[in-house]
This record gives sequence, structure tokens and C-alpha cells, in this order.
Amino acid sequence: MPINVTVDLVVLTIDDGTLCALLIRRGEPPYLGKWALPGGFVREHEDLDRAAARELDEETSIRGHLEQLASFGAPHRDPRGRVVTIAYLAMLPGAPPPAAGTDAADAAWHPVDRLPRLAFDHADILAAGLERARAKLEYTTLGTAFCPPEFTIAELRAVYEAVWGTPLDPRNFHRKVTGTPGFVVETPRSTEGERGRPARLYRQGSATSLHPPLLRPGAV
Amino acid sequence: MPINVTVDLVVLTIDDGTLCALLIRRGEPPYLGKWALPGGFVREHEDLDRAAARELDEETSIRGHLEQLASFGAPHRDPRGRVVTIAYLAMLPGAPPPAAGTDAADAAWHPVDRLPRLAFDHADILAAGLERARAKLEYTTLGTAFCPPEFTIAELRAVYEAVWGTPLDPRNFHRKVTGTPGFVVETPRSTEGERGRPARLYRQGSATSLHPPLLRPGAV
DNA sequence: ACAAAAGTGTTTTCCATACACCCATGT
DNA sequence: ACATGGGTGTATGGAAAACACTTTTGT
Repeated sequence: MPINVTVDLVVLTIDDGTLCALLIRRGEPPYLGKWALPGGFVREHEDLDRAAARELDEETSIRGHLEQLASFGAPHRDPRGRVVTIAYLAMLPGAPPPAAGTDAADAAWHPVDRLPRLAFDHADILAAGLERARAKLEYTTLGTAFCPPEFTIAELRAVYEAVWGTPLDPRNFHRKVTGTPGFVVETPRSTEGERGRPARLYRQGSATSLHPPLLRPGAV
Repeated sequence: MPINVTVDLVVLTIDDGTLCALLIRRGEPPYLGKWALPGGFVREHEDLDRAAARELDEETSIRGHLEQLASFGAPHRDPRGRVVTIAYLAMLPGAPPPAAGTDAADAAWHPVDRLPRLAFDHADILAAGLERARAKLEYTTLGTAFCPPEFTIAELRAVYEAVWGTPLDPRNFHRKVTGTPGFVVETPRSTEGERGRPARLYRQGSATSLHPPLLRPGAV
């Protein structure tokens, strides 16, 4: 029973302290003119990961973290017929002006707490991506995926605060991050031209998992 | 570009203190006679979760926890042609004698540290399932999914020790589990006829996530 | 000089570990 | 009586939370 297989992308970034998702406005039926996740069909000889990377490249030139999220295959999730989608989660640094893909009329970053109605079951997929991102920041060093190659500890903290929606103590956060071997690597450089004392710049380290985790306050 | 879609199952249980996976011996080519994960094609009007539950029912009558694991879709993972599989992870109490499915010549529980060579990319899928199970015991209450409806704290501890392959301190484990609201619910009953002092029996509670997590010793 | 932001030190509190000890049953 | 496993109490060490304080820049 052959089935159409697509990949859909939950693309997240931090724009001005706010967690944002990349959405495209559909240029074709169904859901013409509605907002949706970027994505497309998997090609015949293409690995799933490759298909997701290709779709991401079509939307933005920025490279970042990309991982498989989950699959969605309810029988009538697409009115055109049976479509199973493999959803991927991307975390990008900065928020470059998105380029509209071939089949998208428009593309834009939307703050995740003020989302429009989404086509298909994309609201469910996006919610799963958000929850995954929030959980992963706890026990991995993936927060650096939202940062440029060199960043300050305060920038990294702003990532965590944006994703979790919670203020964190700057002092304790600094100690936790710099005290975890392999989380970040110190560079000889510092910021300049900003208000206040210059901040040391760091690069992302080689560690990927955090033991013990960085607990977000207030999580049940 | 329609693609064949299957579900494959990583079915785990604890048998006599050992973590075991359910494998079937293939009754058809390709990989005729080789061990593989149970699974099958998704039907036309069937949700993915339903397809996984149906395949699990065909192998064993025991009900337990079932969750989506990940999707695998390398172009040549199946010599017959393009097949994308949605892998599921099941955790069952006890180890009932498995029934051979329709297309399986044989089915048996295998200790996860002494696995035979597996067909397709099923070794990768099984490894992903094991890692998911080990991680999930840390920050959820899913350990109870391996236990019968009523169980002792020592039985639950044996689950953790089998999955993690590490001995745990019985006293501290007991305090942690009974001290976490909603993890387990005390019943008025106790064991009898065993050696030593009778143990109180518990049922699984309503909590699903653990904050703070139950850290496995020695994890990097 | 002052404001603003970076980074350090110190105290308190909590929790995991380790282990001594008591409890209740079968043999 | 004794062995066996269930369950409780308690001391200790380490990390996280809370917060005062110093450092270094721009204006």
C-alpha cells in the first residue's frame, strides 16, 4: 500500500529575545493562503535526513542543528489523500530574513506564543517541536545551536530564557555553564562598544549531554 | 512519489532480571530465516499508532506501554525497494511465551546483551529503542510499565537494575519512589509466602514525569 | 561621577549517597 | 534462634538557589 511521504520542518530561532518559528504561506490548495510549516515530498532515492536538509536549504541559507522529531500519519490529515509526514526540528542562530520557497507565497518568522491558525495538523507538529526543544535544552548543550559562532554567556542565557519563558539568575547560570566541562570554550576575545563591562566571547564546546541537567524552574 | 510504509516494533520486557527484546524469525525473503523485529505494512485507512498496536496484538496478548520511537528511511534499507518504517517502542510486564505471527516462522525473547544478527537495519532500530528506554526511566515513571498491576518496590527496582545494568541502593530507591507524589500508590495488600519480611504491594500512580529525575549512576 | 552589565564569593538549603539499624516473616 | 529480605533513621558531601559585592566599560 504505497503512501505519499513528506518531511515537514519546525524551524526555531531567537529573534530579539523571542522564540520564533518559521512559517510559510501556502501558494497552492489545499489551505491556499494559510500559514503552514515548510516541507515537501521525499524524493525517490533520498534519505529522510537529506530530504529535511534540502527543504531547510530552500528556505534559508543559515545552517544549524537539525534532528528528526516525530512522524504523523493520521489517515485524513491531508484532504488530498494519504500522506505520512516525518517532522524535523531545526534550531538556527539569528533570524535572517527568510526566503520564500518555490511553492510558498510568503515566509516569515512568528513568535511562538502568537501563532496564526495553521494548515493540516501543523499546530500539533509545532507543539511537539516546541516541547522537544524545551526538554532538550535541559539535558543537552543544544542551547548553543541558537547562538552565532562566538557568543557571550549572557546571549546564551537569553536563549534559555526565551525558550523556557523564565528568567534565570545570571550569576548561577554563568557558573553552571562555565563549570561544565566541554559546554563552552573560552576565546581570547571580548565584546566591545556595548554598554557596561565587556563580556568574554565563547565558542560551543564538544560536550553534547549534560549530567546533571540544567533544570528549568517551575517544570512539573 | 508513493513509498511503502511499515511499522516496526522494539518490544521490551524483563525476564528473570534480564532485559529482553522480542524477535521473530523471518518466514519470507528477504532475510529468510534471519531474526528481525516484528512489524508490518501500514494499511490504507489506518493511523500509525493503530498499525503499531495491531502488530503488537498479533505477537502477544499482553498490553503495556507503546510509543513512537523514530522513523528510518535510508533509500536501500530494504532490498525489495523503497520502504520507510516508523519504529515503535513497547514495554510489557512479564514475559509471556510469544505467539508466532502470520508471516513469522518463530518468535522468541532475546536478552539484549546477547542479540543475534538482525535483518535490515533492525539492529540500529533496536539500539535506538534501548537508548530511549534507558533515558525514559530517568525522567518518567515508565518503569512501572514493566511491572504487573500490583508490584513491590523491590520488583520495580529490579526493572531499573535490568534496564540500566547497574545495582541500585534498595533503601535510597525505596525512599525516592515512595517519596515522589504520584509515582506509586500504596495498596492494603502485601506479599506472602516469600522469604523474609512481606513487602507492601503498590499500583502505578498518576504521575508521568519525574522532577527531579532518577539519575542512573555512571551515565556520562 | 554614574549607570550598566560582567563576573566572583558566600551562605543556605536541599538532595543524593552511604550505611547503621530495626521489622516481620519463613525455616 | 536464625537467616532473609523489607523498610526507616541519620550523617555527610556536593550542587543549586539566593544575594552581596567587585570589576570594567560607555556616557
